[in-house]
Amino acid sequence: MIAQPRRIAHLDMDAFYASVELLRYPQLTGLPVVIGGGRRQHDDALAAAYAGRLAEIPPAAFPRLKDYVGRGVITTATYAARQFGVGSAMGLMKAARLCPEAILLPVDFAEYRRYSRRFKEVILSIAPVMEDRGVDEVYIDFTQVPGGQREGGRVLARLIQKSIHDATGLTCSIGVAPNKLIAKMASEFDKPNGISIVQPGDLQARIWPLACRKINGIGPKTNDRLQAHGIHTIGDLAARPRDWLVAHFGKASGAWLHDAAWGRDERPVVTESEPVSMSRETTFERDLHAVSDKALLGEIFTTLCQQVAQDLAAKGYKGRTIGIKLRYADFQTATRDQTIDQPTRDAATIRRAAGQCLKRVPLTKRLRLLGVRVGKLQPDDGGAQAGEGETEEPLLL
DNA sequence: TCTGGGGTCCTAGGACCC
DNA sequence: TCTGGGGTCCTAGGACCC
Repeated sequence: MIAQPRRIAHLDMDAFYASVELLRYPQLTGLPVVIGGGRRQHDDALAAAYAGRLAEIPPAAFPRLKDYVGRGVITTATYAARQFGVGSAMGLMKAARLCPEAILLPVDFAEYRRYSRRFKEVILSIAPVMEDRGVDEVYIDFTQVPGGQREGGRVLARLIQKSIHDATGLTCSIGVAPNKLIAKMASEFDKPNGISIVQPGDLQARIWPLACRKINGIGPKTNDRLQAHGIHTIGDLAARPRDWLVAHFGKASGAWLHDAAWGRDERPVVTESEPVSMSRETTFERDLHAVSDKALLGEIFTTLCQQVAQDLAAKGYKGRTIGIKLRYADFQTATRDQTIDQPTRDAATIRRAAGQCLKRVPLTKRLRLLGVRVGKLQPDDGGAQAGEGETEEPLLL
């Protein structure tokens, strides 16, 4: 049997959250819509008034971005909204100035997760080697799939695209390439609803002209450092000797940058993985102070511990490292953690350890966020947890 | 007008052990 | 009295991603 060349696909759902919302509210198709922020009274009132007839809500009745007050960011914007310059991770208040009339819908993760499961089931029924990369993205190994090599993967990509659309009404974009790194870039070449095939020989013509930032793993910081050296495109990066990159970016990072620029990536498509940590965090509606808002902070803290405990129980894990995260009003972040002897998933035990962590961090500045994390996870056998059932400790805050 | 929430991985120093 | 290397675990921060 002849070894097949590796063919890896990256599939990215198009404007996923927004597209799922448009299935519920088809009357908003073509309008600027952004998804972000939490559910508010207005949203609930509207949904209640039109229960079971969501598609009949007149577009004019939807809340607008300009009416939003509070903290939050855009998670997704429809293509019509992107025309106004608004996009993912932008603050809602800033977006409101760019496109005040855009419709603002609250994030409904439960619904997106349902669609996520559905499109992934479709993929798995066609190509079984799939790596989950979040709600709206996967890598798929086409190499051994019957027909996976035809037209460089285009035939199989088309089949998957059509099958997902038939099952969900949603569109996606797919890139197929010799490895994950290039496939990830390729899936962006023809968005939305596109397919891009990249062959090994296409590196110079199709990859090198791209900005370094397009490489998955090069973020704003590394990009700035590269720019400072006059490296703007992936071609610029490829032109630097490996030794030079190692000298300026360190042994591991330098070598990785060089490999990435030359399109080298041997990472396998990983079908299963164990979680490393679970956490819950919340940004307050207003900045809180450890002294004057002590009671409120204590309540929030306890709730976060309970939520993490619930998450651990639901997924069947326990963990040994308990940590907190806080973000001050000036956006500075501090973390503290503590490793305990016995792994736990018990809310009171988590609360106690996290409370100890809180004592080790300065609490003079106002806070905007508090988080609780449990790490060093291991599968939970289901037995009783350390501390479980004991009476709750008095609030430490 | 500031900037969500849930993650992973890497680095680097110190403790501690052999 | 001076001086070794590993190796592993823990902790804090930071970069990055979806």
